[in-house]
Amino acid sequence: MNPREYKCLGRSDCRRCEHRSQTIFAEIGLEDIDAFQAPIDRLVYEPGAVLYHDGHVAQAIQFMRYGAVKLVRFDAAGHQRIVRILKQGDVAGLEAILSEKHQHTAIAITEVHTCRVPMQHFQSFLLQAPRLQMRLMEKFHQALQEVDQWLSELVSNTIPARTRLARLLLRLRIGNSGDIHRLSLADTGAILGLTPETLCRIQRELVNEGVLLKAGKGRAHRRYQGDIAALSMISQNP
Amino acid sequence: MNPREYKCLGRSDCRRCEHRSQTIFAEIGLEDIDAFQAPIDRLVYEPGAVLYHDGHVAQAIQFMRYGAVKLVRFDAAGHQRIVRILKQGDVAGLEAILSEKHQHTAIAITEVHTCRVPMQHFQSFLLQAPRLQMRLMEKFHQALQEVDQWLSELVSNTIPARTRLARLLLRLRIGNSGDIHRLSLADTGAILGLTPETLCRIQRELVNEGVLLKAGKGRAHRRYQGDIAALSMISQNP
DNA sequence: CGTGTACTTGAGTGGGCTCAAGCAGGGTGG
DNA sequence: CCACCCTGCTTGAGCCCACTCAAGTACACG
Repeated sequence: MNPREYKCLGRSDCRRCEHRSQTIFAEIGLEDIDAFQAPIDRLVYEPGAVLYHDGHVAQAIQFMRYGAVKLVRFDAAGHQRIVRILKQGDVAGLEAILSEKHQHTAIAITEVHTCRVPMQHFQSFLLQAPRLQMRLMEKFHQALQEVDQWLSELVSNTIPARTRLARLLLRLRIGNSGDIHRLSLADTGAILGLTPETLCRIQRELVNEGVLLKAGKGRAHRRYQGDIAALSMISQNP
Repeated sequence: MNPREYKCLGRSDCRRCEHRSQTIFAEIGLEDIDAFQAPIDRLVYEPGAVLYHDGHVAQAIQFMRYGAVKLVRFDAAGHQRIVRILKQGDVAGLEAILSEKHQHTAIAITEVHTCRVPMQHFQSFLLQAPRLQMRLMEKFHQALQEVDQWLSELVSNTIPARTRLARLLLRLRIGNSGDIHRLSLADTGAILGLTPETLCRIQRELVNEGVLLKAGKGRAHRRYQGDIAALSMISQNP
């Protein structure tokens, strides 16, 4: 990790953490966490910052407190392919628990807040806490479900690009509102397997039809306001 | 599960199992397995038989002893999409451990042999055996790795179909020989997101170029003999 | 206010789809 | 053992969606 790419806000106090119920530590007693005695730091990343690199030995795992991270792989030609998106509650570096080295590069899309736990400490804690293992297994399970859905709904060449984009947009909704995270064209393309030009044209269509409305200024607040009902219609088009 | 679709060979004797070192029970002591006392049956499926259906409540998990199984999802139009292929050593029904219901339909591609463990027994055993949890986590990890590779190498629209087919064929090698499992055109298409017609044309090219040679008679023995070096070249073409 | 990155727009091409037939081969039943 | 049938494969013609290449534009950030 490049020191210039993140800021450290100092040690976390897990006892006062308002997110603990959403983490894998949810069912672990406070006394056990105290006994853990790991140096857990709170980090902040800027958009575009790298949390870890493909192929590097994993030094730590990080709990997503806020923001969105893309997990990417690069092909021989250097083109990126996004295989997953991490959001609040997910675990960055999960796969490295069982494989030593990272298998993707993790890049912040928005501003990102995490809690970093050194791998050594986490590994030893893991051996002592069966409930923690179950929670981790659930995280793996969630990740599998997400990738399965990507495969079955998002990346089929045989489904029109417009339909697939609608499905992706519905997955990028913020809560239950009509607000939708607006990724860069390149990122959207790296998910759907389309070129930026094609996406630009399709999105222009949707804007012209009134289905999408550009909103939010600045790279930290890019978003669409979307007509969810209309997008749902489009997403069901075979 | 439809009773007509599989044959039961009777109870397994785990103590004499020649595959135990490859299963998730590898590090579990024999005395623990004896104490387990689960009714574990050995099953055989014909090609095309269904191991379990999407959406059904999981009754059991099954350990793959032999053969290949496709995990498929069906879209609204009824078209299948293959999200994973299970081989010897994999666990069928893995995801249902954490979600009650199955999330794919599992269909035998070749003749398939499994050991079936009722879900109830397995769940209770799981709570008592931390090492078993770690082994299961490894299975989840393997599944994630496979799907990640599918996403990054196999399904990109921007990569020519010929290249992607070569990559898939290399993944379907039998051991280290030049022999390659020959899936149906429809199945290959359900993996790569291509139509059978397109695949037929590309495969004809490869046969004409001497890269592939059709071999094996009967649905149980379909295979290609492939020129691995040539396929590797083609698979690297961006 | 300058600079760079990301987005936009156009014209032209081509890869893979669609639709429509014909073919093979192996499994089934007589 | 043979004939049938049915599924899966093959081949062709034509089209269309999305890619490529090439400019030009807007916007965000310093």
